[in-house]
Amino acid sequence: MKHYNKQSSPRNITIGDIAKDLGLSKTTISRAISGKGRIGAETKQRVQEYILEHNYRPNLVAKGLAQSKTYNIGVVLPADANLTEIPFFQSCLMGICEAAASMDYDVLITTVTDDDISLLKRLIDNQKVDGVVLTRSLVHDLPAEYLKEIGIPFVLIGTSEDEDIVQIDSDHEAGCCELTTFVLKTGCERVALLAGNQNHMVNRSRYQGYKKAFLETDKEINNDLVFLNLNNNILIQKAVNYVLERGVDCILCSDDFICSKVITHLEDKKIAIPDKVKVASYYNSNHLENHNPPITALNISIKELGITAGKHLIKIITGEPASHKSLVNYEIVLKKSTS
Amino acid sequence: MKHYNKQSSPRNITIGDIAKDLGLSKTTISRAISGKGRIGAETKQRVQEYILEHNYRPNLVAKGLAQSKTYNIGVVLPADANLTEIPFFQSCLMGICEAAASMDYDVLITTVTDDDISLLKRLIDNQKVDGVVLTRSLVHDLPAEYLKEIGIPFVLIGTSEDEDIVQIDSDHEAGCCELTTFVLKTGCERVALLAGNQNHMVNRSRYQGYKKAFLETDKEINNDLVFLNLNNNILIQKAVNYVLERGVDCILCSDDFICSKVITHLEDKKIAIPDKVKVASYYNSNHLENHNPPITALNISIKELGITAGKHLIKIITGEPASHKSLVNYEIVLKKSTS
DNA sequence: GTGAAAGCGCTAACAG
DNA sequence: CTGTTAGCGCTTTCAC
Repeated sequence: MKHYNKQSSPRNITIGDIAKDLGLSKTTISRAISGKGRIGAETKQRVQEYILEHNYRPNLVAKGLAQSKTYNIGVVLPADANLTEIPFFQSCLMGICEAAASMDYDVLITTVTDDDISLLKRLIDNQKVDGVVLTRSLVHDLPAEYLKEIGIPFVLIGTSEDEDIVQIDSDHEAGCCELTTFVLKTGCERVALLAGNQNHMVNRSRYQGYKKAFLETDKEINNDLVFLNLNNNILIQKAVNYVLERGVDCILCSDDFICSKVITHLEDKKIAIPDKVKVASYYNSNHLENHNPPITALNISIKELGITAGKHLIKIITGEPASHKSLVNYEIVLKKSTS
Repeated sequence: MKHYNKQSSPRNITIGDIAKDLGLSKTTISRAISGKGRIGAETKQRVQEYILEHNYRPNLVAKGLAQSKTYNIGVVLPADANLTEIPFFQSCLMGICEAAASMDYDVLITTVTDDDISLLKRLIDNQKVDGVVLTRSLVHDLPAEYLKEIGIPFVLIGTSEDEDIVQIDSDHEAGCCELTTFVLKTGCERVALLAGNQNHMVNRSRYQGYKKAFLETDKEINNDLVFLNLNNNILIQKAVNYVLERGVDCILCSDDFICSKVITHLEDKKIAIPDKVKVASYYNSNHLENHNPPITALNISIKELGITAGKHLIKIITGEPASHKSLVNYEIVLKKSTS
């Protein structure tokens, strides 16, 4: 049994203590710290030395109360169990943390499900954050709608059709188009798309990119080889069987999860990649990297996405202008699976 | 370009507003809300109705300032890039969030590396949290040492030799021992251990469990088949080759990462699992679940670990007694890879 | 250039 | 049972 007591450690030094010690007023100390307002160079110097020497740390909670700020940003993570497996959100988070720390903000997290945003509401109601970053966008996006309505600063990692929303994303459509085009140009005629939940904006964008590639290369789209909303392994397996029956040169997967399942099924059926059928993924991850043969995929610096989002949000919070939409780079990594 | 302004929304209603409206004092309102102190049933009723009707939400920051509390707990995540791939920390986090939300706390996160805990220090210095949960334990654990020294409440998800530290973990040693014993009893004579960084407490415990199984079953430990600190793929590959040369019936892997590499190498060498060599992992994950054949492994509810840790920490913060060490269950999932 | 005083929204003695 | 008063630690007018 243990019982800690925070008070046991010596009370933290305050601005008042400094004022007393230095024979100055609290106001002056405050000014020396913030740099705001007129203050004598020498006085400022003295205060700063004192602070350094005594290792003074301002109480951000008090500062926040006085300024109606928290110096916290909230990050909303999806609580869906199966998404826990995706490292995407963790990488995002790392990026956001990095950005926040560099601008002296802290990161508070909360979770939502597709139809329950009560925890997010609680966070806002409790006035614990100055702004929010959303890490996923749905077609009908409850969190975004809610945040927009109450008018709190927020950014979206992902894409939305709502022009009012500040968005950070990679250009999925362009990337998928480019990758698809590459495949088409290597001579593949029958190119399948196995895509996930079309309720997720990102999967819609990928589908758009796929279609665009056919348009731009003047080829007929293989509509009988397109499968959307492949939300579970059984559907994926069925889709794989379908496209194999109908003759397919290359299978494009909208994400790494689908791709890893596809690969497994192909292996089970002893269908060689890329000899019998080529495979590529619109989203890379370590799931695929460990695979043999290596899988061609679209690569995005997810952490960069998080960093950009964090910086953007804090800019908005502090009233600086921020662009409506910003894109981070992607790259196509060609591997043996499409050669 | 956008420019949000939080102030544009009507200022939040305060305890003072309620007091004025109801012709009461702020104290009374405070009491009606907190339930502390004597207060008339009827008055309490009136206040609560008012609150409901006007959707009043107390400002936790102000409350915190008055009580020297933040109602936040900090979660320390390792920033090492390769760890981002491990869903462990995200699952932990989900559990901690769940526990925190249920006790009206919020979760603030920060990151550390093996030798840099400056971000954790910043979090503490800024007085943003009432306590901290550590999600990994090293043999020489900087965060734990730091937190102990400054005397802030914290719990460790993992195991430490320091009796003063409140620990939440599954019984790795027992689990690994059990799994190893099972393998030994299926008739395997030459049982290898391929283990990771011995700087991580968890890997030490696993090694202990492995050794214990031999002791308890009165078998000679296969020291020539034990490889520790397999921190990268090359080392793992070498180890696999070694044990194959020396003759091995079963390869035990200390975690899913090592195991997935081992499997890949075996596949490359066309060595059939379990026919030529059996394989099992001391730590399960989706990396392994998708594999064919399915891999025998130790299963832990990581989210449960997080929930327990969160609840424990908050208990400690609020001064309730909490057990020094609590274990969450594990289970051995037997699959085809050891049959 | 510096300080006094009020206030951010809430809690916590202490009275009555 | 309820109100008064004084803070929590910092910012911010407004004087001097």
